[in-house]
Amino acid sequence: MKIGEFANKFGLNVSTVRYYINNGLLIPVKKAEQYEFDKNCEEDMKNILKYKGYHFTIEEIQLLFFLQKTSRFKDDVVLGLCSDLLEKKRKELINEKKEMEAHILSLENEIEGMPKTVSAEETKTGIPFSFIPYLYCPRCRVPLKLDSASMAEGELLSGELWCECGYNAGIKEGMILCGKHYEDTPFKAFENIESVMAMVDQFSPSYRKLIDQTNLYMYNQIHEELENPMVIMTGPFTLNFLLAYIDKLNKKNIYIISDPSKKRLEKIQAYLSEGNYNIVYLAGEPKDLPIKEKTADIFIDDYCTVNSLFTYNTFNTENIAPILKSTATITGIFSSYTKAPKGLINFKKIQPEFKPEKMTFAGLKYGWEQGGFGNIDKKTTGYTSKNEKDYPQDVLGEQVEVIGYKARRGVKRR
Amino acid sequence: MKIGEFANKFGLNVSTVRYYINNGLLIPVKKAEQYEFDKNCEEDMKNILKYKGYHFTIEEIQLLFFLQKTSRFKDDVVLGLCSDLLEKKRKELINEKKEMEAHILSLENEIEGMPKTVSAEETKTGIPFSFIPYLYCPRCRVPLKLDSASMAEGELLSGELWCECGYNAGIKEGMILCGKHYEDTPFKAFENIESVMAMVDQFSPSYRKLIDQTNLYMYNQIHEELENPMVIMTGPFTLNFLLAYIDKLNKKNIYIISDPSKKRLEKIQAYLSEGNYNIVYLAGEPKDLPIKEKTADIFIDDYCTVNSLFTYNTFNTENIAPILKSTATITGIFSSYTKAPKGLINFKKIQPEFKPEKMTFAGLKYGWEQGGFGNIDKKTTGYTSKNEKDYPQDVLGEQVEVIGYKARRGVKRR
DNA sequence: TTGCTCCTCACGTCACGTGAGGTGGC
DNA sequence: TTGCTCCTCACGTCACGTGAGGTGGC
Repeated sequence: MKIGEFANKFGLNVSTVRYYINNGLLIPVKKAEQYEFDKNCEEDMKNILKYKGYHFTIEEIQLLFFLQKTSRFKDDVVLGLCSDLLEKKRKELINEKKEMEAHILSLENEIEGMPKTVSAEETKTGIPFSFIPYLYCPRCRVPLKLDSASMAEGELLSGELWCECGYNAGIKEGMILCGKHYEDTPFKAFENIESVMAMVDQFSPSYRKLIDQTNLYMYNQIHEELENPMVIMTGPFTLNFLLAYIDKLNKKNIYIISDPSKKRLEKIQAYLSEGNYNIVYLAGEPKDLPIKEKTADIFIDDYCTVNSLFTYNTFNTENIAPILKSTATITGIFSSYTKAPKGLINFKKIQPEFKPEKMTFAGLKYGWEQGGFGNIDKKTTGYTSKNEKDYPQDVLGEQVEVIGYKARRGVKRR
Repeated sequence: MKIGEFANKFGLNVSTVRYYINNGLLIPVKKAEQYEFDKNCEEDMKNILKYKGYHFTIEEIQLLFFLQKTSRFKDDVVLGLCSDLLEKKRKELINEKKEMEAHILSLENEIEGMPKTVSAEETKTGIPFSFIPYLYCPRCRVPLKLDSASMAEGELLSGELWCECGYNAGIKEGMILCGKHYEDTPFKAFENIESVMAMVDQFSPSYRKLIDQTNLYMYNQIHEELENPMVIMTGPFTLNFLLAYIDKLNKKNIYIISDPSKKRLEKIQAYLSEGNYNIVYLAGEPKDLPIKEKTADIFIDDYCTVNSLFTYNTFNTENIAPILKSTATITGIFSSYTKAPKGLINFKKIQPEFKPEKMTFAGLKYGWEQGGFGNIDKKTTGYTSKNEKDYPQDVLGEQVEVIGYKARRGVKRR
């Protein structure tokens, strides 16, 4: 019998059989440079599988085979060693079995205790009362007036914001709906784009790991400054960062979360509804946000792929910069193709107006510099593997660099 | 809490904790270039250990953590994925448990079925009747006479061999005791030298593996020639080869096994007592063996360390060569130091008369050439690891080359 | 001749462990 | 200052799996 048939007979990979040959567990005879497997080999193979079932290592099986084949227990010392080995494994196996039984029980309890379906309790939170003074007309740069306000526990749930120039915005269910906003995301490239599932469905595990590490980097950039409560502005798609780190940040921070799509914002609102965070949800375009200049202490942004990089096709730095204080810190994550951007070309086929040459880290940096934030530190977290597809539009052999960065006003000192 | 204390708390290696950090399962904050572990890390660590108990891979735990931490099951899709993962593992675990139970049962049966002690049944075999014509006076080169012979089933169990010149040798319990032989091994360097346990106790597993592979090489050198029954002469210490391969060779072969020590021969006799092989046991010195010239078709030898290389301090080729037919094949195994022979120097301390510079493969080759066997093929099976001690007298950093060789009469043709 | 299996050898994988070389706090 | 722990980075380990490049039988 040749190696293919032999491996097949035992449901093994040919390379496994070769491994056993190379380790002296199987001794097929070589005929014309090919191994020939006989009855003895089959017996040996059955014993290998048996001993592997007993959780013996290859080296231990080598020893057992040596003892059994060459000695046939002719020696009391040999017999003793052999039975000691078996006895020891028996005890180990029984212990492993007991542990496994305990784990199964614990696992079954855990499954039992899981919620069968997500409760639809929508404990909407409103606009923090303390933020009202920062609501400014985006055209006239004066405070907005508030009518028909309904409040609960110091939070604004609904009302009408207006300016004498004619600008107005409604507050409904704790969300500010600006003049120009959309019901749904205007740029829909992928199905699950607003869910955390996107990261599970569409990103490779190694890419997710890089994102996690970069989120930690971002947290480290801002956590030192969190002694006093801050106003934190976030770009779209920072949901994953917020969900991971909002509990570690100061409870009294105020978060401004804006997105053109009302539906996306509602999703985020649902995810963040527990925990009683002070969040201002703004449904509106970045160039039209009713916030006073120099309000935010920190800006957090997320330019990972399958999100704003591809869907919004712009950095919006010119709209964000005026809202940031002069002492503000910016930190963010950025994913950038380093090798053969065929994936970007594929993406252009779906989204023809997308300009990959514009959406580079250099482009983002230029944007922040134009906004006055020239003091930029960039840190590469890592590169994705060239043998994995990290995004749906990816091509094998391509590679993505995942970057964390922070920026301040001024020019970087050396 | 710093990393050392944290790892200790969970009974883990620091490198394991680092591995989890690098894979984003633990997120300690960095303070002054050192990780700081808090309550959250402890919770995460408990969950890692829990999930590892459920046999989740690191990548799966990453996914679970991501789903749980960032989503908190806010999504029915996410909740479904999470419970699917747990449910799948539950089924896998239960299957594994069932398999393990079957393996434990089988293992217990195997332990039950093992002999408690080695049966002392000494089914001694005698000298094959057909070999009597080859018993020659080592001095006069004439056939020996036989007196007081007692036979059973065509085998000679006892008797007296003598020559008119005065040479005589006794046959007792199927063994020929030549004029000059020893009760025990004259050169005792190690305790277990005659037992197969020596290979287990004193050789590293990787060295044993090389020996196994070289034994296979030797078998391949001779198995083609085994259509007709042969007379096979073996050097001392070939017991391991014989035990592994005697069943694959022609059942009608006659084996001549000689050793100066009667006790060693008795041990070998006990090991080979099953199987009814035709074996001539000769207790005597190589230069004094009562065998006719040009009798043996094959000579098998074993110059592995912890055996004749060290204990007999000579190759004996000049005594063996005359006994071999002109068409005879020689095959053997030879272990040779390739790096810094401190081990040999150590051995010289125990065995002062030992000459390492003489006991090289070149020396063995020269010996066979002197005996007319100049057609020699050498094949290196492999080298031992420099980080392992292969023999008791070994020193770290040393390396041994394990060689298989075959030889025929004449000079090698190219 | 073609297709299939076979061969060796090098390198990859997973979940760590080990060890070199170096910094920083107590 | 010394000893201890800590850091990163490279490489090792175990039991295979994968893939390149090549040979040989049916």
